[in-house]
Amino acid sequence: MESGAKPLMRHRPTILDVAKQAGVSKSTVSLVLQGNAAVKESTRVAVRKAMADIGYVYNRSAATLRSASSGLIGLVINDLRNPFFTEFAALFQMELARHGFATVLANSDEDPALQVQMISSLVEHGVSGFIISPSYGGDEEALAILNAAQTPTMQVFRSLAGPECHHPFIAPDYQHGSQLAAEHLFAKGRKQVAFLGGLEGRPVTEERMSGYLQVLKKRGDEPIILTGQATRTFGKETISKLRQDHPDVDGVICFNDLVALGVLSACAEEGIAVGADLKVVGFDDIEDCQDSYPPLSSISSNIPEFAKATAQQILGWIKEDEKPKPLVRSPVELIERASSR
Amino acid sequence: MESGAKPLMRHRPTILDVAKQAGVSKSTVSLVLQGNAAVKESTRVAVRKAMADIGYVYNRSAATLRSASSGLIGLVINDLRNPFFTEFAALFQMELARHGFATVLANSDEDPALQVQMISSLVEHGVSGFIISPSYGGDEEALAILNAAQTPTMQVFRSLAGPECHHPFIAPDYQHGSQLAAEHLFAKGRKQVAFLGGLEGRPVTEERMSGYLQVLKKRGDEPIILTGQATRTFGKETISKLRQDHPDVDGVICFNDLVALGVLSACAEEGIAVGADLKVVGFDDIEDCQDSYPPLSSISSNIPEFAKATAQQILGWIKEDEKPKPLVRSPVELIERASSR
DNA sequence: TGAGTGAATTGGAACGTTCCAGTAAAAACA
DNA sequence: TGTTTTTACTGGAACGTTCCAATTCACTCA
Repeated sequence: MESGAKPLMRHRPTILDVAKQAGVSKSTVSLVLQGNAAVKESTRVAVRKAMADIGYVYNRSAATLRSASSGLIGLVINDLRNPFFTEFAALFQMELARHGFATVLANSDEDPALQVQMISSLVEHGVSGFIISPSYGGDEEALAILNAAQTPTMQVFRSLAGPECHHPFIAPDYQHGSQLAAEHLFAKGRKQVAFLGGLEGRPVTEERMSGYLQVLKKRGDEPIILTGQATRTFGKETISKLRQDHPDVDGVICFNDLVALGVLSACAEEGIAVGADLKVVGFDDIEDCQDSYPPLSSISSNIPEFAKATAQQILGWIKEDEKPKPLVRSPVELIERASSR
Repeated sequence: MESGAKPLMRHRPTILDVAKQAGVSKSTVSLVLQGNAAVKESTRVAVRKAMADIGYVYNRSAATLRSASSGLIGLVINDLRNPFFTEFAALFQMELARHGFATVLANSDEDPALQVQMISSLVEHGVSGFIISPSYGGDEEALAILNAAQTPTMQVFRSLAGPECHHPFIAPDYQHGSQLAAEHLFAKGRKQVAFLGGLEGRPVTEERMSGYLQVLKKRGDEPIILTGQATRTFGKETISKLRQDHPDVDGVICFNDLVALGVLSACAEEGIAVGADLKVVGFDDIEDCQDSYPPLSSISSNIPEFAKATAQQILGWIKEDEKPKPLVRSPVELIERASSR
């Protein structure tokens, strides 16, 4: 029972309103929205103008429902508080935005149960693709959901384990990285090099250790390894224990930069001259490495490139249906700074 | 013209399939999904079982289209690489997830143009709420979009400027923070205290400076201020300049922890004894403060509490239509560590 | 027994897009 | 000139939910 013309409309304008305003059909408006080339330039302009005039906002939910593609990518990260992952997340998000995709972020916080919850939620939201750096544990359940969703899924940095896991995996060549680090330290005249940090038994730890082990084996040396949490605190607390048990250690490779920065800070405290008495190399080359004292040598995975490559691969998969290679190892590089010079 | 029963269905199951399986109507299934109390326990169980049996996945796009509520919250952050913001983002995301909301993340990277693009994209996705820590500049355009969207919007840490800006603003009490820092340093016997870092003319800088200025004024001292980027590098490069121009400075308040950590690292390099020769206090109390050398005193905004409070306020606004107070200053606290002890 | 009540369930109409098959007009060709 | 091809556009039917008004059913009570 609408009485007369209402100057103010109650609902958000839809393509129907735009169509009326521009004097075309809703289908034409839809074509304009999709950038279809079959639309004459003049009508395209008219439609765009009509949109601007009435303040039209595209409703993606409707589009998603109809077209079954959401323009959303789910990013599940095991530890968002680690600057390494944050940097990746930020760069990845920006690269996606450049291609018109939005990023839904989820921090699984190393908790498998939370991880399952996050993945389910993202599936419900109809994400067009998944990037996941998994938390360890509960792999089967996570995989079951991911497989059922039939959504393009890529694993980064870490990989879920299981016979049902066919999702492409892209990660820096950690093994080569630790090999570089070990060779570098010995080239600098080190006699005894230890490896510090990383939880035992985890794939990443194994990989980051393997290059080191390889080099030591070739030299006929006994490896010195102290595993543990990949945190600053671990690095800080463990260095004295290391020096006590192995007083001749003059070189350290750390599982990641956080551990290495912890070591640096402990050395500053105890008056150990990093770079001279003890040379230190970290892993990941996070921003802090440049400004620590002394600046920290690190194995860089070139995160900007890595993030960009990952974004392009998932987009290629989604848009052109080009499934990425099952396993890619991206190159790493030793960034030499004062801590090992 | 379906011929016989198909054992495998081509499409994802919908509530209709669930309804058939459970022997109820789609409406009942919908009620179960919404947790409506009017559904008998026995049917609720039956429906849940049917869902599990056929592998039903909720389609939020459809729900969003119909109900105009997406369960998505947009989080727009000016600099995701700053660990302070990252910590907030991670905690905020987890708190939301606990209430069934997903977080769409966008890094505006201090770029107003990017910020506008991000906000538009989020509006299209129908986010039910916005949390924004704005990049400076281009405020009018961003505000225009936000206002047009009529979506609950809260500003955190920073605020957009403009007569059209009525969005609630919640931020730590920075002024009180710098006052605490200044009082603390003088209580520790400091004679000359300087303020370091923060871009000139920005509201956050003004606020983080004002408590310091206030204390100096009361003492009748001349303020010593060096503004600039809020980065480690700035802190590192500026400390020597400061000591040169003002050799008697024995206390420093830094715009944020990054600047302070830069200072610490420069002091380590130059052999200045932090804690004795020079006492340093930072701002934000990021995780790194605990493990730096020496551990860094800092003004804590209690980010876990802050993130939780923000999440609850935006949810309250969305669910119960309780608009938060226009301006909230959350309490801050001085965390005293060795750098000022 | 019949009316009245409340609890539990239901079918149909939305929501705003995209997709599809089709049409009208213009252009190209024989 | 008539036929085909091409170009630009169109109307209706989906997509999978939620919402609403309506209906059924089992009770209670006079």
